[in-house]
Amino acid sequence: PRQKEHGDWATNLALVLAPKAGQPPRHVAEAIAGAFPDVAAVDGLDVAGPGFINIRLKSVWLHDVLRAILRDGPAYGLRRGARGDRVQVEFVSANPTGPLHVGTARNAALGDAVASILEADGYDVEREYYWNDAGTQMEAFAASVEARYLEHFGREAEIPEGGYQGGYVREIAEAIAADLGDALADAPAGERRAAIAKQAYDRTLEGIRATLARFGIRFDSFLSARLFYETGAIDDAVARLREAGYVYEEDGATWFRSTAFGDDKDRVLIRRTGLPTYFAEDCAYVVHKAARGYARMIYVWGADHHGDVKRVLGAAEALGIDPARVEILLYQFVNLSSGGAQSRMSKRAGDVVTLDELIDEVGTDAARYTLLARSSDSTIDFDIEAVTRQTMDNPVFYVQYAHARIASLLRVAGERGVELPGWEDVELDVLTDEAELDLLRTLSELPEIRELAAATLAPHRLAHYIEDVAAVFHRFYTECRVITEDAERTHARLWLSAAAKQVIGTSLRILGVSAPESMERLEGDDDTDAVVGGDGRP
RNA sequence: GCCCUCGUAGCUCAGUGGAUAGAGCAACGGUUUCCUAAACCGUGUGUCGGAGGUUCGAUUCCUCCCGGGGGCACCA
Repeated sequence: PRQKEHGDWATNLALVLAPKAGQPPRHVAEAIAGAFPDVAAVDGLDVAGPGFINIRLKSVWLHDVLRAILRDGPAYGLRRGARGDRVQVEFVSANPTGPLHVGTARNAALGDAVASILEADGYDVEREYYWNDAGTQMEAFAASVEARYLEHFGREAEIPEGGYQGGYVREIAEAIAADLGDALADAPAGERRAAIAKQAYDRTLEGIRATLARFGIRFDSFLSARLFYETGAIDDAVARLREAGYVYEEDGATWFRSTAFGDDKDRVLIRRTGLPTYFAEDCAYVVHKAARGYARMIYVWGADHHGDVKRVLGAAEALGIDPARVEILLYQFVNLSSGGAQSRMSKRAGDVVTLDELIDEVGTDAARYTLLARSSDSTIDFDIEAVTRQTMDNPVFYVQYAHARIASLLRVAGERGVELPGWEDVELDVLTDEAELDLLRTLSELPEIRELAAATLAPHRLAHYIEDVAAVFHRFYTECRVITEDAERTHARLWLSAAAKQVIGTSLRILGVSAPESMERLEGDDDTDAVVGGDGRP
């Protein structure tokens, strides 16, 4: 027999007796006793099908689970202390050439949730944003803003080939014009470009930081790519690769032999022009990360970067860094449409749906939850209008409502003067209804879910799990009246509810979604103006 | 052409070497003297894209094919 994958808190064990399926129940029971000598107490046992047996463990196990949740609170299910390793999660890292858009929203939500899950798993996590502010894209951006600035003052100017056409470029230019006037319009070209580049850069950074704050994301560090140029780190990295024997010169450029690591072709490190490529920055960056001593270095990349994986892992190995320390989490794109019309997500092309606009439409909670509720391997394909229209159908509200409902329940108990003994002293044997046991069983799955989510860097596991918890709680709430004349039962059910609140609340916070203490009732049938209480977000 | 990823209910998506493959939305019906009805209960549909293979057992692993998305720069 094999035990289905379950942790110590397992309450339903499914046994598979494959080779000899037709054994009589008595024989099966003996087999179980032999296989699980530690499991002395078995509430029920039935033969579910050929070779399959369900065992229900004594509810006393479930009571231990409840007590563990109440004792450990948010930490329940964590491997505290077992893993003190430092982990860096590098995410967002969008070029400061415009506002964050919906594609980077997925990166932001995913990276932050993964970081939180690992924190919850006992790691020492640092969140980093890499500003790629040294490349040709920045120059093109500056040139574009400059052109709009000149246009504003009636000068002849055109956005260069490959420049940025988005409306926000004009907004930035207008803002610069409003603050500085036309002083730069007649300045020498080089001076003007430098001044405008700095202005445009600073304003974009400020905007991105503001958007991230609105989205509930805080980074521990922002690292500028300029650092690598100023310290010679890129040259050092190339030199180390050369020493290792993976560098050669061809066609006037300097190449990394990434084919030695399974890449399709070798990659240029230093261009014919003498300028390093972005990949060379990557090499310097991975050295920088490794030198800071992270046990795990996690990159969060969009699917368009999947082709870069082998070269970066190869470079790490060539640089003497164990590639097992480097993990690259890829996520598929978010395809946006609005009323059926596709929206493009290229900053250069313009026509962008920004993260700020998304937050305006659906709010941070719904946006983050929606972006996290699906596997990162799966393309998210939604119509903005539909998401807005279905806001009240979003599972995030279902889960938040369960949390608010429990909070309300506990408040009412307090108002009615219910005197609650400590959870250690509560008589839990009164929890015997199927709805109560269901809730206990579901709550007991938390450690397993967290472990799985952490091991696979998959926040959506947690999202689906708390939908289950919410559903089971709602059923329990409907079927079992909590506050009654029966003091013993009231106490047990209140503590059970408190545990459910703990599990939901902690999980929501890991996902970066607020866990409201109250949600206002909906007025009438209008589904467009609902108000979420607690954090007061519309 | 090569590489990555997805294809599961009308729609949006979970699941994954084991049991009768699940949830939300959408449809229809029911539930509130009572702790928040944003809730609960009931009614159902699946060639798990297709074909082979491995296995006692495949939706899950392998191969091929078809279809969607993304890559294959001296861009980032």
